[in-house]
Amino acid sequence: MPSTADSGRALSGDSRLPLYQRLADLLRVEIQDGRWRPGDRAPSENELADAYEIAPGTVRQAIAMLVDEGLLERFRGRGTYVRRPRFDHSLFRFFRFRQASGESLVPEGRILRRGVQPLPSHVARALEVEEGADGIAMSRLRLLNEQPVLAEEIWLDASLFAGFLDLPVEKVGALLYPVYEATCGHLVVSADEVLTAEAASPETARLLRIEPAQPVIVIERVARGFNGVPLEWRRSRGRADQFHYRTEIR
Amino acid sequence: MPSTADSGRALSGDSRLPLYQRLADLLRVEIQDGRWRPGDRAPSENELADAYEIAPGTVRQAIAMLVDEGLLERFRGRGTYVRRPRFDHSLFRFFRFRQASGESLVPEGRILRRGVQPLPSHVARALEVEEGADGIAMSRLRLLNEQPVLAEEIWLDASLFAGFLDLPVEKVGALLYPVYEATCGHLVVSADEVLTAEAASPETARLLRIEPAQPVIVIERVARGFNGVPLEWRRSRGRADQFHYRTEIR
DNA sequence: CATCTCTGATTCTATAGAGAACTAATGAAG
DNA sequence: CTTCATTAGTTCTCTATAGAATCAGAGATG
Repeated sequence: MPSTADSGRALSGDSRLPLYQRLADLLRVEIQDGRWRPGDRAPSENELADAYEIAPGTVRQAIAMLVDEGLLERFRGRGTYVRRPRFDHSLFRFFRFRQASGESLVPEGRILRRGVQPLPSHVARALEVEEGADGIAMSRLRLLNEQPVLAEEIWLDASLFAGFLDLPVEKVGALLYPVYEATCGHLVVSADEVLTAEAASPETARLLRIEPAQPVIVIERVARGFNGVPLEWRRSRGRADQFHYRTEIR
Repeated sequence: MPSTADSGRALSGDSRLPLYQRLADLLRVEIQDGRWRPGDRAPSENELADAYEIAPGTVRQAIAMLVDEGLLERFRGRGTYVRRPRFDHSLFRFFRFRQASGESLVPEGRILRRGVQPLPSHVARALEVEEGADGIAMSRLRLLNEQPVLAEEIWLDASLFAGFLDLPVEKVGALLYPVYEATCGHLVVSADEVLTAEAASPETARLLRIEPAQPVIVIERVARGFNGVPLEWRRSRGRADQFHYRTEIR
């Protein structure tokens, strides 16, 4: 749990910046460096106001910034908490598989292959490790009602995820990130994704049970932990005819 | 220009809601019904505070809501203005055509065909007019350095856009929405888009100068005016290998 | 055991006001 | 004509305070 801040500590940082900015910067570092962990309760507005000797309204403004950055969550009457990101909804915000609509199902995950190999150079770059370092490679199929919906290629830095190899693949459930946390203590807190499309390779077509050269959606993701450290590189491919992404402009 | 609000008018609406909510609702209606038009300057914070007899801080909170809804824009020292949406950047946030990177060019638009026909039923539904009504159909090619990058199919409600037919197609420039405003007074203020991918039809392949059955990205857009009235339906197709969409999660 | 009531903690709403920072326009000085 | 200083108007920052609304838990009541 985050400790109450020192009493009377002056806010550091560039004094040309407004107070609420400097406070937000300070709290953001607490979260991103993992001293305040997801689920933890933050000090109350009044505690922070007293600790840093600023008005409660100014504290509120700082916290508001972090709330709409998605780092904190406020509950009236209960307190302010460090937000725990939920990734099972992120990717599947995009993919709406044409099943009985409405329900947001999490597809089953089936690991087809897992082993240690040198990281391909583009993955090494994304994970910010030196070329040729060992990685854990996985091939994973995700299914909904026995129908394959996504074919995934996943790479981990072997030096960070040693414990993960001890877990038999049959024990791994539908979601990987909770497993990473349980076996290796690495918590995924953010991710970058890039979406493209391509024609299915024979291999991909076989896995997804479609004709080769049919269009597939490709999503490349780098999942990151505290401080933005890259933890996992992943490329997911799904049938384009089951994909649509809706957006609203201004 | 928006007139200064009546002096001393009490805020209507559900009195269980907070004041700043009710003020925001009221101002939002002004904008969405077109009484405050894009580019107009809104009354100053103090004017609003005086007019509705609430504290300036409360007015600020209401305006803040509308600002991050994208309806208003604040300029310190200058005032608060109704935001004018910029669509030339929206679609091309997605497509990063592999030209000399960096610059955000607006592709040239070339209208290949324009005529009056009954609206297809799915378009009529999207535009919220009765089946069988007349529409203006356009086929349009967008090019960058003489290379075709997007093939567009565009439909308008003929009863709303009569004046648009008088303008010769050669006079229409790279952007359509300013032309709509100039010829018919319809201002596009928001849009919904749905992104999918498919295999190129022979027709699309010919226009984009790619092989048939190569993957293409498809973006369907409904552009709307004040009050959410649908104005234009558009389907744009571009080569998938020149497309990527980047997003960040939490 | 279940239900209600109270209490303390917390966020939320709203007010009032002072000064800082910035902008655009005006007028003076060169 | 150009440049600089002034001024009025505007948003932004920050303080201080009071009460409302909500929540979790403790305790009383049935």
